[in-house]
Amino acid sequence: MTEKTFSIGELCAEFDVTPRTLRFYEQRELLSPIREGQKRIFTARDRARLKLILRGKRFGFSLESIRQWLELYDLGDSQVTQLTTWVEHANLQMQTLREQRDELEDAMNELQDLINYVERDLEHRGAAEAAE
Amino acid sequence: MTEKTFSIGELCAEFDVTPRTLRFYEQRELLSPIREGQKRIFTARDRARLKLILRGKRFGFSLESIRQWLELYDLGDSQVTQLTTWVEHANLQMQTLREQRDELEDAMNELQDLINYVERDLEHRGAAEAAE
DNA sequence: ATTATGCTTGACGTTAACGTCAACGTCACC
DNA sequence: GGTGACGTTGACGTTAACGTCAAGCATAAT
Repeated sequence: MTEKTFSIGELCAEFDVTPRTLRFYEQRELLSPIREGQKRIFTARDRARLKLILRGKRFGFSLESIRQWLELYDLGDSQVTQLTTWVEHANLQMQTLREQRDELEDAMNELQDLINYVERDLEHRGAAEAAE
Repeated sequence: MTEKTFSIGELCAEFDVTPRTLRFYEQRELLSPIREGQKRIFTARDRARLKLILRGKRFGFSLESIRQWLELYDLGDSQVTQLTTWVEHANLQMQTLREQRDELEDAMNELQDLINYVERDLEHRGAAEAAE
């Protein structure tokens, strides 16, 4: 099963980023494309990682912290000890995500309360207008 | 009811930011402290906005986009028309937050699946060890 | 053979969000 | 009346995350 690969241009088109960006991610060791001659060949793994990178960015994470939790996604044929510490790291990351989600929901609740308040106010004004 | 006010140092201490940061936020019109002589006096409103700013930053929003959705939080004695467009903007913001939360939950689910998989693997290995 | 297309490596520029430093004001306190 | 503590305004420095050339290679089409 020869895995599907991608040129830099293909990935750029698919994810709407520039070549400069992918080369930058490579330099920062977030991606590791193979070389064919001097051209970069991106594997399915690179593609999967790129997805994670871009999502991480949308969460407001730095490239460096993204790089670290990318490591979680390629555990090789590890020993039990390593897998155990892996689980610990993964749980820490889960906690980070959980906190951010909770904060988001707090923000959503506050804003929704405000919206509800204003909408009730609008209804009230509407009623007052209708009574004139 | 004389509202509580804060010096720049007080706010810095409370939220663990530097004076430079607060002056920068003022310049970008995220905060608008009063002047007493040449000193800045921050009001309760400034403090509340600072909270929102820092939370927005943790979500990965830019100062500029934070500035815009801060406007949602001080609706004065507006007309009905303005309140109506306010509600529209607020709902857009809600949608943005919702999307980010959903993406976060996707990420959490993926990672949790991975964790579960590894933990089952660990259990299995444990069982194999015990059988030796 | 040359034109176009896609890719490469430098190297320097840019933007956001501050940090850092210098020079100064001002008030309280010893 | 000096000496801190706290505040001020510039002005320049810094870091992350790219953007933007410039110059060149490789291959495919005209």
